Amino acid sequence: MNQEPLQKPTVSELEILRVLWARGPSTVREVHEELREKKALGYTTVLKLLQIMTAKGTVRRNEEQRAHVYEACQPATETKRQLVGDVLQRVFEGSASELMIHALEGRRTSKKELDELRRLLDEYEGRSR
Amino acid sequence: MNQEPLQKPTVSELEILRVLWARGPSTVREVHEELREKKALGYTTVLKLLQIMTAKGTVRRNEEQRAHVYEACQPATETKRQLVGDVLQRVFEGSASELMIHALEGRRTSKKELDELRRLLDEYEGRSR
DNA sequence: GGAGAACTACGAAGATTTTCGTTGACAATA
DNA sequence: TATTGTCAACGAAAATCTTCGTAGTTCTCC
Repeated sequence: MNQEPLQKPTVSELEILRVLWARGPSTVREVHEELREKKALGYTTVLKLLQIMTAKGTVRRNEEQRAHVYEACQPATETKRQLVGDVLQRVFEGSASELMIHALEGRRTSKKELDELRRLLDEYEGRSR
Repeated sequence: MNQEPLQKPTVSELEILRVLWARGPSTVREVHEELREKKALGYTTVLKLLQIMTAKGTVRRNEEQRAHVYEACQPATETKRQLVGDVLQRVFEGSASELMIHALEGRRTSKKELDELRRLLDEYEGRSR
């Protein structure tokens, strides 16, 4: 019933994952309070989502306490890679440069970030050789 | 009824947009034949999608011929920017470097593409000053 | 001018996602 | 221990997205 790691999170699921990534293992209440700052959402909505995600194997939970504690199964990095990889394929036919062009366009990017990007390229090149 | 440019295309709609971007203005039949190479899809499914997209203002059509000719309203670049911008916000909190890291990870990127990426950064920096 | 092919329009079934209300269990406390 | 608050489970409504069948129109060509 539990398929392996890959099941792309839906939009709502991602919102929850982001909270779990930022906070670490959390109860429904904690996730709910965090999310509520951005968006009106009922408590049971968050609970249901977490239950669905548990069924899908996206998160797991510790039931030792009455308030179950949820955490992501995959490290954030893995899921992010998957999400960006998906866009890379579906929108840019796998071209990282194309992705980059459109990510930079229509957006102010600081000198600092540009330097950081250059550093990444150097690092990547050094590593993969 | 027609909202302004912004209405994020769904997954299926994007598939169709990609065909329109590649082929330019096309009839339902043309889009269908093109898509069919990748995926089994009924003719009327494509037609329906295009009708929905017309209603949303994603595409417009020329009805002069019996077989209407559809084309994207927005240039590909605009829609791509929107799509990547969406991921940038929802997944990476707006950080282009984070996006980049995960785009490069778990993927072989050629020297050529890395150089192209550097060129893009220089170009962007030059332009935005 | 009638048969068949090519099209559009429409409605609707199915699948997936999002959102909650209700119920019943458990816990803290007055 | 009766009341009130917290929690998980469940079912299901509502919203979206995907897919296609059917019907009716127009065109082609024998």
